[in-house]
Amino acid sequence: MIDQRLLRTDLDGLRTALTRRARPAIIDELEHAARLDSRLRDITVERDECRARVNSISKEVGALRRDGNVEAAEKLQAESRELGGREKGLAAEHDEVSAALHELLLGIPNAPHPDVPDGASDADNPTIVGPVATHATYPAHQRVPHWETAEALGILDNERAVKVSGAMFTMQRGAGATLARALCQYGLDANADAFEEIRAPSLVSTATLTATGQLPKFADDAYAIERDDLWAIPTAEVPLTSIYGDEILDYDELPMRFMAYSPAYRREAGAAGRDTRGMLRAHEFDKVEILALATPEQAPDLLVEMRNRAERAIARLELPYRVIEICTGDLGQSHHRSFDVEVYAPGADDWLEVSSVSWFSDYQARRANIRFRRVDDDGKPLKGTDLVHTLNGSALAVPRVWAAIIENYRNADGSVTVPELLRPYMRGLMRIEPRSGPTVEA
RNA sequence: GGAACGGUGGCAGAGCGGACGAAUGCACCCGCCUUGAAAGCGGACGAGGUGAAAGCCUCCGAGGGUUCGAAUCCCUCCCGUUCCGCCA
Repeated sequence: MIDQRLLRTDLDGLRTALTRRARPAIIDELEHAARLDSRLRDITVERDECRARVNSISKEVGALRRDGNVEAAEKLQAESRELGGREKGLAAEHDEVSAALHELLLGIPNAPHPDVPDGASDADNPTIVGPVATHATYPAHQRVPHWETAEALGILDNERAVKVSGAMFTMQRGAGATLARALCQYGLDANADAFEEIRAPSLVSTATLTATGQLPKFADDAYAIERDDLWAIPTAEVPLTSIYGDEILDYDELPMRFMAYSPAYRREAGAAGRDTRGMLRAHEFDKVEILALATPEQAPDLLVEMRNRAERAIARLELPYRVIEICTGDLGQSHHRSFDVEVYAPGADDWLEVSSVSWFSDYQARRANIRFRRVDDDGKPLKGTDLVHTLNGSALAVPRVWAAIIENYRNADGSVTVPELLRPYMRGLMRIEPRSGPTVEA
């Protein structure tokens, strides 16, 4: 959520920043919010004056009754009753305007960081790092889509996944299942030097899903368990961000760093019929997420560090990749600045997004109410609190890396070499051969 | 799922219709004392909104109600603890 105070202290600045997102409707909402805020303030002042009067009368009544002056007390009570009626009306109006404003504010996206490049859509995202791989540079035996290779090897059985759960669910078998789990373990191990591992709930409350920005605007993208008022998480970012919700952190605890493996559930409401084959897009997938709570001063360096970690995880698997920066027109609702890591899949002939690392400034922290207390030069806590900044990124998104490995490591005979780094996680398996069943090398 | 008891400041815990944003203890912070520390003594000590400031307003799980006035009384909901049931 954007800072409500800015609506009156720096509306022009907000307007300028949000205009860069290239969506005029946002500006209309912003102007509307500013008008509501101004009205709310007038009503609040009037209501509070009313309340102050009632409070002071009540004190007087108490004093008068103790002194036995019943007559004077009753006279004041009558006045207070009248004021009370007026207060009630004003309070109702206040609540109404306040709720409308809050609703509006929840839908207004974060302001992009000044360094975010301008652009209208994902076509304008500049490439920061990486070669330009082309289909033609790959030998024919690598230009086979992973779903064909994997099905032939018996390690992917989406047909039966569909039987069990429906379209856009996947199922890995044998070495394919082991590979998926190995990638999780690899992703965690690669970040264990600096991040605390968390095993968080995968079902969360409405408040928790609102804190990170998925609700209320993107309710259609999430799986809801209505009977129990719970939601299936679309990423571990959701529970991790809210761990310290409604808390005030000590300065020297920051930055706090967490990592988690979790399943991720997405309805993919707008994507029906897209990427339906193989492992490119599914309603449920595994992911390792890294996340930090930081001071505003720490955030920029952390963004770089986390981006490097995401990049290195792919680089060490020796997969062709590139890093792109997300331009203003493609920046997510809650994002202040973002980078994506994409891996090249020669079979699908496509760049697959395998990580998105983002800085949210205080946008999520305001919704989740995560604050910290600054300290002076001697380390003494100062009065007042500030909102933390949140950052997170996928350390490793399993299915697309899985797909990229199957395609990039495919041999001419149709087998797939296991990347060396992953062998310890796969009981030493060096090659996935066309057979299902046990995955221990003879 | 059934029953009982609870939800108050960083923690523990009083308060049960008026002087309560809230006793007291612990923790934390600032002084004094001390070579240093501990102990002791004195002081400060929740968060948010609004205002130049004084001040004013809000918050005792959430929402409603009663009252001139609610942490305190009533209703609804949520959450927790314990016991029983069930269960990996």
